[in-house]
Amino acid sequence: MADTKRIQNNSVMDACNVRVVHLDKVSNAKAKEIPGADLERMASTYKMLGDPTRLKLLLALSENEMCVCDLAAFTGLTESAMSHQLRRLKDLSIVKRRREGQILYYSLVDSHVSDLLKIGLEHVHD
Amino acid sequence: MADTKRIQNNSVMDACNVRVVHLDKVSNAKAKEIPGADLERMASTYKMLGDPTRLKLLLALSENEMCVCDLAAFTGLTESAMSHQLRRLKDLSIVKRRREGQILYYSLVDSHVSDLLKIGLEHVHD
DNA sequence: GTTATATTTGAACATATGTTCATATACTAA
DNA sequence: TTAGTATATGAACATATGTTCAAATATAAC
Repeated sequence: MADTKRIQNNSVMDACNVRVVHLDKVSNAKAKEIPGADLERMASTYKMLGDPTRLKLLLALSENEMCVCDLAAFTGLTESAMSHQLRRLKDLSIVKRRREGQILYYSLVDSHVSDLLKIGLEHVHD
Repeated sequence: MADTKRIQNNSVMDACNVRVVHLDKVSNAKAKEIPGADLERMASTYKMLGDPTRLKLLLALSENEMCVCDLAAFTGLTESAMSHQLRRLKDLSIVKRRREGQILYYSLVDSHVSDLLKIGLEHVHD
């Protein structure tokens, strides 16, 4: 605990002027801290579920694979806007696609997102 | 299926110019559709997990209740910024607080968010 | 009362986000 | 090849978001 200065009661002020009341709790949190890259990855997945329109399309995909124009019709988005969203989801490996002629069918890559959706649905009416 | 016009193969163009390739899939999705308000509520919860800093603070709270200034120290946010975030989380009933003297201790309201975090952590290294 | 600590609040600001529009590409059928 | 359908892409735009800063409030100690 070098470079710390007690200021009152339990409060401590460290070398870079960060106020800390419970050094034990902060240290404990730091010890269990997740690597920054993992944190970013996790956050970006949650973020994809954090938009009502995208949530709606993902809920639909958790039931059935669907093509761009059906997803657009279902959500009320333009096909262009839907395509943009699907690209982001594909870039994050949340969604995959298969081609059948002119039509691209999108579906969820794995159970990750459906698991998250399931928990969300269980708690909607809390 | 009134007000629809076949244009080629299976494609259909309805009265308000929405292109639909698989009416069955769209209808099925519509049938299982979630009320708009529920969708918004679900999305706003996920959205709270969708920011790296907020995710970090929520992961910390899932281990231990913590006060504003400790959370600020842990995440690297200013105490003001942390307070703003905690207010949003409180407004969404994700977080609650108890006072002990001058200090406010924040903690998760229920298992909803910890369940979501657990699933997220299980899939980080996919 | 005054002073110090812990937290909150509102306005301002820069950046991120979701959508639109116009255009490009990919595939199919004639 | 030409025309039609399905999807993708990039730039532009308005709105949302997260942070900062200055100032306010709440509790405690003196």
